[in-house]
Amino acid sequence: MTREEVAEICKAMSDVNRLKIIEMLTQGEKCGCNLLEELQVTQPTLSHHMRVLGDCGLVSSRKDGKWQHYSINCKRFKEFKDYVAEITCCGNDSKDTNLQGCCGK
Amino acid sequence: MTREEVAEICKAMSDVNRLKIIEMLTQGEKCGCNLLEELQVTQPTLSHHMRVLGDCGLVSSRKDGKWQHYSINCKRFKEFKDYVAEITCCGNDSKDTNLQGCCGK
DNA sequence: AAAACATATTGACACATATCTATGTAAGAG
DNA sequence: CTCTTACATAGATATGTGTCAATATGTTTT
Repeated sequence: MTREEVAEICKAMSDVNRLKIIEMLTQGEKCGCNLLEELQVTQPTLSHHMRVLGDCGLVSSRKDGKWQHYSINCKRFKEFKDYVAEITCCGNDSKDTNLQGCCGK
Repeated sequence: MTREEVAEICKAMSDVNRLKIIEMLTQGEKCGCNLLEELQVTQPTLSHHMRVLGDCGLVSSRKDGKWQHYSINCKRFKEFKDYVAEITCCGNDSKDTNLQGCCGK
């Protein structure tokens, strides 16, 4: 995963409503109308957010009649997690308390 | 960590230059002038980026004479990782190939 | 066919942001 | 004290973004 892709994913995750959507999809596939019930936005705004989440690859969609079902793309998400996991402070030898829970120190 | 804080961190990580800075800090503490050498931006622009990274808590700084030393705040970063780690597709029972590397399936 | 429902698209607007130039501040070197 | 170096701040500008109202598209129901 390139740095540009990571940046795009982070941008998609930088909105509170989209984070809420991602959290809801953690519980399983949901259609737009289900998501809309839980968010204080209009339908076009939700549609915009789903496009952003889809464009960066975090969310997949499946059409079923008039419903659009959304789910987390776990493979893509794992690639993102792998990038994040490599960010540590292990090269840092400062003496403060930043190191808790990191690098085995 | 609140959803708002996660969104703020993601926004900070949604810029390619800032991601590059974070990657550099993974190798250890660095001063602004070191970072400036590796980026194609002016000094005020770097200063702006360091402020964004500091405001969301991802990066700590330490002043030493005329130098400002930056390092990753590992404690804060771990909180972010913990949030990201909880996002899965485990509640998803779709039959596609999204599940690779996730949920032990 | 007509009505109702789920979703997408368009256009507008207020606000945020990445970047630069110019300038200020603070610390060390001569 | 003056000059240089490292960094921050202010102001300007172009571009991006979250939101909504209005409208369009496609699907199911009546």
